[in-house]
Amino acid sequence: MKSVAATRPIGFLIGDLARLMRRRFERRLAGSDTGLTVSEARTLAMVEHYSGWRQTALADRMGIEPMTLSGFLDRLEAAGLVVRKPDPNDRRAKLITLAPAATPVLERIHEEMVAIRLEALEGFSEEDADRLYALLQRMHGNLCCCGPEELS
Amino acid sequence: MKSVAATRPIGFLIGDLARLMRRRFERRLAGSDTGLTVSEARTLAMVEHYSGWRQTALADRMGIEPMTLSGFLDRLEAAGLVVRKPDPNDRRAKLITLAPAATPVLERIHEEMVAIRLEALEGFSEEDADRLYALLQRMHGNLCCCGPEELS
DNA sequence: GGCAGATAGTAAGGAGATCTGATTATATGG
DNA sequence: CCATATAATCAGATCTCCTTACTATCTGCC
Repeated sequence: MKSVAATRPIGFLIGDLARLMRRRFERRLAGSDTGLTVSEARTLAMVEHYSGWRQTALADRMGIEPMTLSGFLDRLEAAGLVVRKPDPNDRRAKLITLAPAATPVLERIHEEMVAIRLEALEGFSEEDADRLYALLQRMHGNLCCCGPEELS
Repeated sequence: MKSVAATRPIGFLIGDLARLMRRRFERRLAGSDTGLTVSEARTLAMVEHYSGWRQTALADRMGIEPMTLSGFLDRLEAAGLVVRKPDPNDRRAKLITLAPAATPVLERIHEEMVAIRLEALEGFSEEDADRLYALLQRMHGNLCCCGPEELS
């Protein structure tokens, strides 16, 4: 477990890939007329998947701070794509759901995501893709919690 | 090649991983007294590897715009970690090399990179790590050039 | 019931990475 | 020797994300 590290650090490789994919996704979103940024699109897709969750839970699931999510939701709500409704059980909390106008936008987003996936995994067998995916998720599991918070 | 896409888009997974690793690397760099940001550290590591290259070539290799690199080099040069010397064959160009002061800083950077790699790949066999690395690099090859520049 | 402390959301502000477009100096081909 | 291309940089913008502090509300305990 050292041969690989010498070639190019895994963190930089992942960072490069993220930059490349983000760039493509940005251009595609600009090409569609969604008017969304990458993170807004991601947020919308998360709201679709976790409809009715409160913001804190959603932010946690997304791995970002509640305040960061709040900004994205502000813009999505202003665009009429999501709705914040008060939690009947807790007046502090708001439950996030999709607005009807989100449907066609999400369709475009899904199309673009599929396209990028095809580009990124071109030439991959289904097994390769599955293996890659499994390895990435293991890595995510290693990193997502229990972070180095004792550093501060 | 569709089962995986339904779970979580590969682009967002890569983006999440990049965010997680960047965060850890940031904290570690702050913990060391390098005073560098993640991108500056990456730039320094690239200069180490591609010593004597001109900025355009370096930016190209790093997958960023020359102007972006220029900013990082400004700060690294101000910190006395790299040197810009004029290319004797082309007075427009500058060749980037390490300054002597970079040596201990690079050592710290390498240590932190190794630590992050260990965290990220904890529990991975060497074969898994190699496989992951190979798959990621294939993906990088698919994306790094021939991008969707016809979109604009 | 009523307060102490936790929790949900947000306002304010900032840092970092990255881009685009314009500018200057230099090189190079015809 | 000029037209065009290239190397680096200036100016300015966007996007993502964070920290800190504040308000409203909830919950457990006396």
